[in-house]
Amino acid sequence: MDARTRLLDAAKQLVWDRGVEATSPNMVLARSGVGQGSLYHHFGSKAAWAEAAITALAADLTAETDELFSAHPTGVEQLRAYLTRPRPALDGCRLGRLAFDPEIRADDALRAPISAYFEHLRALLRPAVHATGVDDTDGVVEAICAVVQGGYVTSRLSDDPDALDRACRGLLTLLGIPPH
Amino acid sequence: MDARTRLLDAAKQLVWDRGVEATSPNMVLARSGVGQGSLYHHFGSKAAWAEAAITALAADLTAETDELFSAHPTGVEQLRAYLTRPRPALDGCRLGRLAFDPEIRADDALRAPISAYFEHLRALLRPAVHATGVDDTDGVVEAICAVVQGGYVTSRLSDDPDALDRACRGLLTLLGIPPH
DNA sequence: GTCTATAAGTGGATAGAC
DNA sequence: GTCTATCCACTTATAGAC
Repeated sequence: MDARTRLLDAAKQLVWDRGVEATSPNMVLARSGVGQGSLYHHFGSKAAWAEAAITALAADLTAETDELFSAHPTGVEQLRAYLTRPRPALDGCRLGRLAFDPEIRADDALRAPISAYFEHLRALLRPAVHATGVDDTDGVVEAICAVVQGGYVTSRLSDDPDALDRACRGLLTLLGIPPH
Repeated sequence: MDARTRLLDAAKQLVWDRGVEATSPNMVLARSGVGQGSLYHHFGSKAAWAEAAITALAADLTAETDELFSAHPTGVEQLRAYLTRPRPALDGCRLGRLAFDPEIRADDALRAPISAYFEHLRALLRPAVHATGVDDTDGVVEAICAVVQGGYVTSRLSDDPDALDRACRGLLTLLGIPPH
C-alpha cells in the first residue's frame, strides 16, 4: 500500500476516534508508519489531510446509507431498516461526532462534506416519512436524524451501548412501525 | 469578584464553547484576567478546573430542568414544556457537547457529573412519559433525550438554528401532544 | 517520493519573589 | 493569594539530503 493511502487511512481512523482538533500530525505519522516529509509532500497542511479524511468518511457513510435505502422497497421498511441498523454506539457517528470540534467550526471546507451528508439523508428520509401519512413530515424527518445522533451522545455519556438502540426503538414505537 | 470565581466562570464559558481538550490554561487566564500562579494556587491541574467547571455547568442545568418540570403539573404539560423550551441550538448543550471530547473519555471524574445529569433527566421524564399511556416507556424516554441532543448536533452541522426546533416539534407530533 | 533534522510557537506545569 | 519568570514536551511546519 502506498504512503498516501496509508496516511489517509490513518487520518480517517484518528479523526473518527479523536476528532480533528485532538489529532496531531505525529499521531498520523505513528499510525501510518511513514516519515514526516511524506505527510507534507502528499498533504500541504493539517487542514488538507483533515479535509481528505472527512471527505472519505462522508463518502463511505453515504454509500452505506444509499445501499440500505435501496435494499428496501417501501417507506416503512426503509425507516425500520434505518432505525434498527447495527451501529457502533460507543464509538460515535463518524460524521456527527465532529459537530463540536473547534477546528470544524473554524473551517467551512471541513464542515461542507458533513453538511452535505445530512442533507442527502434528509432527502432519503422525506419520501419514506411522507408515505407513512404522518403529520409534519419535515419535523419527523429531523427527529429521525436527531434520535440517531443523540442516541450516540447519550450512549457515550452514559457508557451504555444500549441507549442508542433503546432510543431508536422508542421512536419506531411512536411511528407505529412494529419490529420486524 | 475574587480570583477563584473569575477563573471558574472563565473555565465554564470556555468548556461550553470549546470543550476540555481544546481549552488551554492560557485561555482561562486570558479570559479571567488573573495571573498564572493564581490558577495553580486554586486548582492544582487542568483536570481540577475542568472538573469544577463541568460540575458547575451540570448543577446549573439540573436546577433549570428541575424548575421547568416543577412548574408544570401534568406529564403532558411537562413533556410539551421540555420539548418547546428555547435552546441555544448553535452553541450546543453545555453537557452533551462534551460527549466526544477525548479528555472526557480519559477521565471518569469528568464524565460523572454529566452522566448523573442524564440519569436525573430520565427519572424526571419517565413518569411523564408513563402517564401518556404510550408503549415502551423506557424507549420513548431515551428518544426524548436523544432528539434534543441530536437536534443540537444537526443544527450545528447544518448551521441551521431551526433544525433543533423542527426535531422537537416532530417528536411532539409523534407523541400526539398538540402545541400549546 | 521518502527520509531526518530542525525551527518557532504553544501546552501544561513549577519556582520563587512580593 | 497573586504575580512574573521559566521549564520541558509537543504541535505544526520547513529545510534539505538521498
